[in-house]
Amino acid sequence: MLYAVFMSSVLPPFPEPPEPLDAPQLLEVGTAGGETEPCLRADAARNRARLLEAAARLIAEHGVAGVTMEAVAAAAQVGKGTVFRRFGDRTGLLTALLDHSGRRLQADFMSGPPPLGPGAPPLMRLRAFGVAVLYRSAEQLDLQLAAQPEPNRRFSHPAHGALRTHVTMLLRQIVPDGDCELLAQTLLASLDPALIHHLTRQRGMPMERLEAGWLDLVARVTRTQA
Amino acid sequence: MLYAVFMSSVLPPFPEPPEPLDAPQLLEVGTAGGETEPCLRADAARNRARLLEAAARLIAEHGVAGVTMEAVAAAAQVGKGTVFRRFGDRTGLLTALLDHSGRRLQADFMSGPPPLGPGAPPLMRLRAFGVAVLYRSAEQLDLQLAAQPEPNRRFSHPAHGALRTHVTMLLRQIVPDGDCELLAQTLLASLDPALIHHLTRQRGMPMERLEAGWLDLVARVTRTQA
DNA sequence: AACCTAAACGGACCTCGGTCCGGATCGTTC
DNA sequence: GAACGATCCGGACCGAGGTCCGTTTAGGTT
Repeated sequence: MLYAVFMSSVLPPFPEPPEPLDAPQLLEVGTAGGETEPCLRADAARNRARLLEAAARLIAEHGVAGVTMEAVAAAAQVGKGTVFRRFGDRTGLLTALLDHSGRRLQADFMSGPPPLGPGAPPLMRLRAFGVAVLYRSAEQLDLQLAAQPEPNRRFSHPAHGALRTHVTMLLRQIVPDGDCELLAQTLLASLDPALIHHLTRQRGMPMERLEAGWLDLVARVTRTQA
Repeated sequence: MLYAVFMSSVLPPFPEPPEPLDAPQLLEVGTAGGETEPCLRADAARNRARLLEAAARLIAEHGVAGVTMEAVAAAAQVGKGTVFRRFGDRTGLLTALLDHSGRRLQADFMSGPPPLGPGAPPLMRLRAFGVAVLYRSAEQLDLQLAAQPEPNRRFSHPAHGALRTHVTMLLRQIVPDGDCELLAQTLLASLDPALIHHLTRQRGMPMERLEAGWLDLVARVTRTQA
């Protein structure tokens, strides 16, 4: 499959893990002139796009394992240092590839239509949220797995933070008493791509079972009925 | 701290991840002569012990990060190839260091005294189990984190399998209806060392809160009272 | 005791992620 | 349009994990 991601890639993605280098990107984007959106130098932006495109192509051709930093650099006709300057490390690059769907998911549950977005009762939103995450992860499993940073940073990643905040917020509306932060972490842990991978590919559970499992789990945790 | 681990290390540990090489270890141990316990050649066993000892020393001196395969080999006055032959990879070595406490925990909940071991009601055992795992992980957090294999193998590891089986078994007694396998995975996920690390060290939650969180989670999942 | 084979050993070698810094570029300023 | 400084680029370089294969040795056999 082709991760049609790099199209939106001229604009910087997520906060994107602590830009590794000394604070670059200080110019303003010209079109509107008002936003404080950090912007890259023209050549940098061009290279960024080319790198993402190259990475996506490599994935399509050789799988995630084929995405070597040097290979990506070569495919984009760019120096290796440039890749690291732009994305920090391999995880950063892979994460940038996931950025598109990540942002869409985030937009969906923050301001999209019910049952995912606001408007539906919290419990329903929570149910829908898990299912959405589940299927999104299932689609891009390999990439999700490969993009997983070393254990330390896994949870501090901004994307994870957004999900956590959202789930916590929903939980607070459903079970005002109770340690919602902790419960949120637990719920999210049960949607961990690595776990999904294990359950589906190694233990052969069908997605329907995982989905049912999520609904059941939510019911139990919120002490509502299944 | 010193991981007093390598004392029992002349005997092979856990099933230990798929011994990487072509099936070695075919001799029988001399004392009893009856068991099918795989046994290493004398020199191999000696080197194994020396490697574990060296690794433990390195950890004590320079932290987990100081445990380089080459450093361990050098400290044990052994070739690098030997380290890999014996432990497969870095993860294998680190896992072997955890083996001692892992086995003890396993023995505790499989045949130890209540409330962890058999004899206590399942619900109580489950509660105790989580608390035990929690504190064990907290003690050896660094090592646990470093020993975490790439996402794929995390759940297929035999040690994890043992825990999973146990929790599943307890759950079946408590909530006979319900997808106990899935619930078990979820419960275990909430005890993941990486998560504990994040909650305690990065978000500053005290262990008491995690402990309370576990008890609450168990109560909710089993639909019993807190 | 000599012999023989499976197993273990060692360290050169490869790959890949990540760092560094001299030199090229962009975009601004005057 | 020329000068200038911040930013970026490139690729040599490093360290660590992991592989390979020729050599050595344990330990059973005759």
